[in-house]
This record gives sequence, C-alpha cells and structure tokens, in this order.
Amino acid sequence: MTSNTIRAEEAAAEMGGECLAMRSRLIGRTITGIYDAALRPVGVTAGQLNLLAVVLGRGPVSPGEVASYLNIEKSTMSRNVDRMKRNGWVGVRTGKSARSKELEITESGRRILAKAEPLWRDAQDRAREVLGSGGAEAVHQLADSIRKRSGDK
Amino acid sequence: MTSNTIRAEEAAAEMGGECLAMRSRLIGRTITGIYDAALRPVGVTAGQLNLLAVVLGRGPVSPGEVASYLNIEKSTMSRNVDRMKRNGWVGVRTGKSARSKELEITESGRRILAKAEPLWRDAQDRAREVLGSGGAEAVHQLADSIRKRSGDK
DNA sequence: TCCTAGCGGTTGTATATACAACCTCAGGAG
DNA sequence: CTCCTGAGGTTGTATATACAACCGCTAGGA
Repeated sequence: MTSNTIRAEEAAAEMGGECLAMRSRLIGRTITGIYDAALRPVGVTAGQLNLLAVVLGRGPVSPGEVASYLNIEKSTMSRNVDRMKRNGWVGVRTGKSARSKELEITESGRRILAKAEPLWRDAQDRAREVLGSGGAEAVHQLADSIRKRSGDK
Repeated sequence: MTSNTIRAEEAAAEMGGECLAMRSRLIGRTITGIYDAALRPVGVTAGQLNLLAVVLGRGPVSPGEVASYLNIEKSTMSRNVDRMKRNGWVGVRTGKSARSKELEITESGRRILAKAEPLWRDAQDRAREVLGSGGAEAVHQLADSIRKRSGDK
C-alpha cells in the first residue's frame, strides 16, 4: 500500500515541525539536566529538590496532595516518597485516617535544602539564559495555564 | 542550628514560587500524558512517535544525530532504539564506518505513523487547549531557544 | 607506520514516570 | 448494623531518562 508511505511522510513532516509533546519533552529534559548537573555536588536531583520544597512549603501534607499539585501519578509519588524517606529527608506518618499518610520534612531534609539553595540559584540563572529573554516568564505562564485547568477533564 | 531551618524555609518558598525545573517538568509530564492517552489505541507512546517522525524525516540517520537533535543522552538513545527495533518499527544497519549505525523506518513503522496521525492531531488540539492561547507558540519559541544554544557549552 | 586520543555505541546502575490491578479502610445507602 | 462504593496507597510491569565505565574503531600526529 503506497498510500501508507505517503501519509506517513506527511505525518512525520508535520509532527517534526509542530509536535508540542516533542518540544515540551525536549524542554523538560534540557532544563532538568541543567539543575541535575548543578545540584550534583549536594547529591540531590531536580525532582527530589522540588519535592522537598513542596513538602516543606505545604507543611504536613499527604502524598496524594503533592501528587495532585505536581500532576504526578499516585504510584509514581509512592516510589518517590520511598526514596526521600530512604534518604532520610522526609518523615512519613499516619494521617487523619488510617489509610492516609502525612509527609513532613526532616532536619536532614532542611539541611539539603539549605545547601542546595545557592546551586539551585546558579541553575535557575543558567536556565533563564538558555530559555531566552521572556522564556522564563513563558514557562511560568504555561505552568499556570496547566494548574488552572487541573480541575477539568 | 536554627539558621538551617530558616534558610530552608526561605529557599523552599522561593523554589516553590519560581523554580523553572519544577514548571518545565510539570509541563512535560502533563503534555506527555495527553499524547500517551490519545495514542494508546495504536500502542505507541509520545516519545516513540517522536522518534519515528525524526527518523523518517531525516532519512537514514545515526542514533547519535537523533540524540543530539532531541538532546537525549546517547545511552538513553541506545535503549530507545532497542525498543523501536524490537517493535519492528526501525531497521538498524551498519553506517559509513564500522563503529557507526544508521536507522531507517520500516514499513511497519510507517503504518504506525499513518494510524497514529489522526490521534496525534487530537492530542495536539487538546494540548493547545491546555496550554492556553499563545502557549503553543511559546513552547515552539522555547524549543527554538534551546536548539539555538545547542552548539554552546 | 605506529600510537593514541577521541568518537560512536553499549552496558551496569539508579531515578522518574505511568497504567493496571490490588488492598484497606471510611463513610454512606439500605 | 451490614454492605458496598470509592478514596488513598502499594506493587507488578514497562518505558524513559542519565551518568560512569567500558569497547572497538578511526583518524591524525609523531
């Protein structure tokens, strides 16, 4: 069937030129790489630092709330929490009901956050540089758009 | 040391409000999820479809070139190629020199691309909706900014 | 010509991610 | 009170990602 060949070629051209997933993923990989490299000296990844910041910022909080806030699947969150706990950065308690849990940052987690802060700042600068002028602002707006629509679906 | 507590709290607040990695990753997860869900009926992921489009669009191409174009680490690319090959979507040949390789889409890969195309289009629409007006354009510009700086470092 | 630096790729290990299926418990319908 | 649905979490499995260390080959300098 030759039509497949032709259609595939047209589809590939359009995807290559316009696919938002390809671009969003490229951006995510690139920016994550900048932070991971900068944070390596303190032994924390970009994702882990994000979790620490959210857990500290939102006080005692359930895994589900964090997952929902960051649009992370609950099963992914479960394993992320495992790692953070294994590292001693967050404590996990039983929450209000027997089936719920509460996360709270530990003293060790605070130390990591404090040590990471200047490195995070460097990464933030480099990311702004890579994203171009206005790029950082665009990222904030995009994230806001997503948050705003989080209730939908 | 109480200063750690205070510094950690300030750092967390700033990261929570401004971290570009947190936001880029949120965007990537969300958009990827939209495409993965839409493409599920044809059994291909967003990342795999991206690879197919790039491999087809750039003709016979080495894994390293694709990796560089998408800012993917070469070892990651190696495993991605394994999966694509296992699925029968790309062929792998020895390239110009004995140590290099060439990727080429297969007929089966073309079929997947053709079948995925309308679903991809749906996802693209939904993504535009989620990103808000101007959001899609912003994503394109951000990706361009990154591409432009790919030569640096 | 021979050596060697470095390129292109693979493999070991670890994190990050999601879906499906499951478990336990809470809270409401009868 | 009993039952059952759904909320909150975990586990099995698979993809996606990166770093470090490695291997074979090539090309360029001594």
